[in-house]
Amino acid sequence: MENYQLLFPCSSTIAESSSSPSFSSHNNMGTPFINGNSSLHGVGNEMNEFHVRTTPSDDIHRAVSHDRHHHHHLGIANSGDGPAEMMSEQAAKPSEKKKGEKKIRKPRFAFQTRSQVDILDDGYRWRKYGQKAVKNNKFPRSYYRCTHQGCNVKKQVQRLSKDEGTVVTTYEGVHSHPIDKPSDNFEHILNQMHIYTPF
DNA sequence: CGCCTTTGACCCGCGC
DNA sequence: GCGCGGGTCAAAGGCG
Repeated sequence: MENYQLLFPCSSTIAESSSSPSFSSHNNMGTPFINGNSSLHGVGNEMNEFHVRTTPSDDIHRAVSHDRHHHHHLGIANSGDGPAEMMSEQAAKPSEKKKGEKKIRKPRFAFQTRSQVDILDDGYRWRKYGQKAVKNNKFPRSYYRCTHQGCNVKKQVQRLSKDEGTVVTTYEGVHSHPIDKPSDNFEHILNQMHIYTPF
C-alpha cells in the first residue's frame, strides 16, 4: 500500500521547524507531508514548534475502533464536519539523550481529526508504551512507538476535552521503512478507497 | 508463545 | 529543594 500518503491529502500542509537534518533528502514513505525545510536552526536549538493545517475533509483515516481496548478492528473514522484546524505548540524537551548525547528534539507534527475512535490506523504498527493524564483535559494521552526494528518514530494521541469529538495525533520522527501492516486485505483497501472517494 | 496494554514508578526540566 | 507536568520504563498480565 504505497499510497498511504493519500492519508494526508495534498491540501493539508505542514509547517515545522526542527533541529533535525536529514529530512528532505531521501523520501520516506509514510511521511509525504514533510516539505523539506529541514534544519531551520542548527542542532542545539531545543525549541521547535509545529503547525498543521488541515482542510475540512481531513478526517480521512482508517481507524481502529476500540470496543475492546486492545485489538485492532476496522472501522471508518467518521466523516464529519471537521472544520479546518490549526495547531501550534512548543516542544522544548530534550528527549533523545542516552549518555552524553546531544539533546535533539525530533521534529514533531500534529494534526487533528474528528473521530469517534481514538486510534487512527495509519498503516504502521505501534506499541503503546505509556499513558498519562493531561492537565486540563479529562482524557489521557497515549504514547506509542513504532514497532519496526530500529524505527524510532513515536506518536501520541489525545482527545480534546474541550471538544471530545476531536483527536489530536502528534508524530515525532520519520519512518524510514515501508509500511509494516501485517494484513492488508481487501477489506482494508476497500475501506481506504471508501474514504478517499467521498464524492 | 509472541505481541501487545496496562500501570505505577521513575526521570528530567522548569518555576517558585 | 520541592513539587508539578510531561515523557518513558518495565514488570506483569491479556489475548489470539
